[in-house]
Amino acid sequence: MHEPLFEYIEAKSELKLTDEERLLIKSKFQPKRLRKRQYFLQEGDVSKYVAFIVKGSARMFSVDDKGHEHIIRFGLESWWLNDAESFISLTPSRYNIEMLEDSELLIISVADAYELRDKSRLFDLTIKAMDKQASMATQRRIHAAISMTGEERYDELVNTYPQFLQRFPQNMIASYLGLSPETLSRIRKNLMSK
Amino acid sequence: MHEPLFEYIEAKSELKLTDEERLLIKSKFQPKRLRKRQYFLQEGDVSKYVAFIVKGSARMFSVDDKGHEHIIRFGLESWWLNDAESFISLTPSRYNIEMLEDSELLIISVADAYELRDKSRLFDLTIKAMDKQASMATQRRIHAAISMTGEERYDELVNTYPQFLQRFPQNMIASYLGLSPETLSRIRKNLMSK
DNA sequence: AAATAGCCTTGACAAATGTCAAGTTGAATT
DNA sequence: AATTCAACTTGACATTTGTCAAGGCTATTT
Repeated sequence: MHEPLFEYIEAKSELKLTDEERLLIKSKFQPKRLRKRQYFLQEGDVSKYVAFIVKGSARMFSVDDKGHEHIIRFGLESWWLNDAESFISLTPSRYNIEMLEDSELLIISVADAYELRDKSRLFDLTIKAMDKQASMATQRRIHAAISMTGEERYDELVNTYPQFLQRFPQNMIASYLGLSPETLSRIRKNLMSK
Repeated sequence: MHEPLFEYIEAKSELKLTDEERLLIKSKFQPKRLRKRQYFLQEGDVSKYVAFIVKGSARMFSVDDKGHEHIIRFGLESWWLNDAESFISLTPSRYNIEMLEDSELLIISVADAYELRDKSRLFDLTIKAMDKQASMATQRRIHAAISMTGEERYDELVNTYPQFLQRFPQNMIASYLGLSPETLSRIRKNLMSK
């Protein structure tokens, strides 16, 4: 069950885990199964756990005054799930995290995550590498959001995350891009004839 | 000259620097003055340095096909300047970083930054705290960009970064919000009569 | 003091995107 | 097999935002 996490850590840190470290990490990460449509986090709750996705997928989204949902980000195998804002500041979350497929997660508490970073250099290096990757990705996304048209943002998504098209329905892709489902449908129709 | 950086590190890490650490940090961070309109980073260059802003302000922006500029982010006193994407992957930057006022910076190279994180626990803690803060801020910004109208995004900016209105011209605020200067002007006019 | 350049505003119009309603399709459920 | 439901598409129209052009204000430069 924990094997994918070990592989992830060794890949990110570019180092090999010792048996001792494996045991330590295993003792902190607890397996959890969630079925499709179950919630990992609900709006108003405090995000006390981070989850590593072993298998499955999820979306993090907000709901606005008009009841419309806006997808902040998706999660897939070997990605992490949590609301950074709530997790870090321990305040109630404005977001929901819902599984989109039957999923297997490995979850760790806030306190244990800090402790593990202190105790395991490899884990600390892994989180640093993940932070870097995340900051690059979010910078790109902000750039796309403020400077590109809907069509350009869709183009970039097709090139950057082609898996999304296989795993997520089109109306959710639209929400992720900040577009209505109708507009994305028309953009795709338009691209066909090019 | 390095005092604001020391204060920043002690505030973020919630620990006191030893004289030894101060000397180490001082030896790695090199003072640099840039005047208004000078560039800290130009599109196509590789971002090899990070800068801590002691005094002054800056903007990071891209230029699109039509010659329009899009401001990804601003920098003010005790903020950091660099292109995460270029700095981390050592690839040519798509962005420019231009000083908006005469400024005093403390700059550190990629290699020295990694070395310093290894050698100084306080510095490492500081960067972790900064990463956390940055991930919260970018998550909020993405949420705003994909789910709010121009007026709502301006409202949020007024509440979150009121300093921006004092330090940066309105056309740059518009660019930061992903709006044309004309649209922001009309949004403000509209808000006046409410 | 005059000239210049940057910034902001406004109007008229164009383009992009959203909203609402209807209809289709295909998968999931009964 | 029939039913239900979710996802996608399309048309008509509304709203938001962008574009272009002009004019005014202010600070800086000459």
